[in-house]
Amino acid sequence: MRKIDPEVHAEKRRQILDAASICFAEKGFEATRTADICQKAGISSGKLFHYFKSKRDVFAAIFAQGKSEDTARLNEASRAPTTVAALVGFFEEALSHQGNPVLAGLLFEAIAFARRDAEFAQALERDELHTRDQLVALVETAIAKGEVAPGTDPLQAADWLMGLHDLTILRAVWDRKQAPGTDRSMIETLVRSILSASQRQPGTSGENS
Amino acid sequence: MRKIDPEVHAEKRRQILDAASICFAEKGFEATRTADICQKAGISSGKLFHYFKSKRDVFAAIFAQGKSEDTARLNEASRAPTTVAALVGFFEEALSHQGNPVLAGLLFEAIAFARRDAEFAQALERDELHTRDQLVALVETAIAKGEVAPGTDPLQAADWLMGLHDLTILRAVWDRKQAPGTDRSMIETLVRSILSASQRQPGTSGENS
DNA sequence: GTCTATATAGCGATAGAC
DNA sequence: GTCTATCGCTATATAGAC
Repeated sequence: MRKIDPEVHAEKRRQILDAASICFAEKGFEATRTADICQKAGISSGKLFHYFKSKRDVFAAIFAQGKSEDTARLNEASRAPTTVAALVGFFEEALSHQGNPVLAGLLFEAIAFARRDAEFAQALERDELHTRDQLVALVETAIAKGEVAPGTDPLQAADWLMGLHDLTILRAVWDRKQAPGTDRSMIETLVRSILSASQRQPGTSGENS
Repeated sequence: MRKIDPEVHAEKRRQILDAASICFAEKGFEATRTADICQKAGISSGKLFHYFKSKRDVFAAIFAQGKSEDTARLNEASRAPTTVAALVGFFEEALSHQGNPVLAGLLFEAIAFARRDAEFAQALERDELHTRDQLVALVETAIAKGEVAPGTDPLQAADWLMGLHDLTILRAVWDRKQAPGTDRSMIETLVRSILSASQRQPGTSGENS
């Protein structure tokens, strides 16, 4: 005989967010109508605006539910015996996300939305910087272990590794033409190339902020 | 005493498209108001709809004005003495586009729009396939010249090279964190890595489609 | 707490004067 | 050919019944 079960409330919220995720991933923020979300969630308009104060609020809530699994996976990698191999594994994992159109679509639309909403952009960037810092730490570990050359610039390596990560996931959004068979070995080659090419160069500006 | 100068007409069209390009690149298709375009172009609403039948029409016209300069640049590359070096040069050129927010933004919004408009998506894909075919031909030339290994799969290499190209331009859209000093050498390393890693593998499925 | 009905506002596109 | 005024529509968000 409880008054308002907080679990029921959270569950309902999640249910709405799941429906909204699919809509936003497919059609983007502005093209998605709140009516679309309500229909997919099987609720009425009034209910949606009871749980969320605006459409923007729904969108933001999808991404606010915390740290992505990337964080956990990269933490695992930091404890692996061979750091570089664990790093390669992390990127190969990203390949499997390619098959998930909702996840890839959401990531794309998040970037699109961030271009128009400064507050959201800031939150997104905070997450990205966190991931980058984890990568920097991993590269430093690999250097300490002697797995990669001592002159490697961890920041530059991390930047390009993040680029590779984005590319791997996002290409699924606008292009399905990748040969799936040989991708894993290509990913491994590229990860290792980025690591070995990120040399701190004495003449050039290896350090900038 | 000419009736309607076709050049004046074309010039006016271009003027509208230039203004529209900036708006679309900044805010995307749906968030851009026709009023925004009119204001930026210094015209009235009636005029816009005299030259274009709809907002979608304006957007499509921006990209319909033909083959990108990429086509011409890749054609040049096919006549260069060292094919691989020319290829590297093509990708280094893409780095300079990074500084052009309108170009990068337009490319991003084109992809976003293509996700919702099948006809536009088809046109965009046609252009992409053309670029990819050019890259395939270049890789084949390089193989014939003995610049890259004979067992290289031109299609796989071209796919990943296009990915690198997209990444180079699009990262400017959501991320400004790349270390500019050492990018050129990184690009070269990655181009060469992709070429050498695209080996037709006997066991795995090197050919699909 | 939930749903139905609707207020409000802003957009794309047009009609018609000049 | 161009501009002004405005129509018709659709979408978000709310108010009030149950």
